[in-house]
Amino acid sequence: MRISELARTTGASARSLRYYEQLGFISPERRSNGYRDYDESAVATVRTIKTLLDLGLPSALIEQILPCTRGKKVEDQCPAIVDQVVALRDDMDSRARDLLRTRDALTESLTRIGR
DNA sequence: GTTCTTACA
DNA sequence: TGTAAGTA
Repeated sequence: MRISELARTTGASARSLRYYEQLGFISPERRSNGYRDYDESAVATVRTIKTLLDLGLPSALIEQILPCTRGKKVEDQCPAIVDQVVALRDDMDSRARDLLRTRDALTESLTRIGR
């Protein structure tokens, strides 16, 4: 299928689809006229990409996860992925604490000037 | 008319 | 990411 159709069925813009290709997430064939030609599997792949991106996973990690999404459980095919997700979660925790600390310091300062 | 690449906001 | 420009 052409890019507009894949865009319609996945909800991703044609712009994003080309970007995903740049990142190496998808590799569509090319028609004689130069148009990209996506196979049915691209639909599922793009949906996975969108989901992972929404979850905030870095593209570098998504790149490693995609090849493991063929079967059912990613953790069965690529155990190493789990460790990276745990690391990501812990990092999020760390950043959240820092943000909270900064927010409290800000509130403290603001309180002193009556705001 | 649709898509492509490149580039700018 | 969206959009504009100039093509094929």
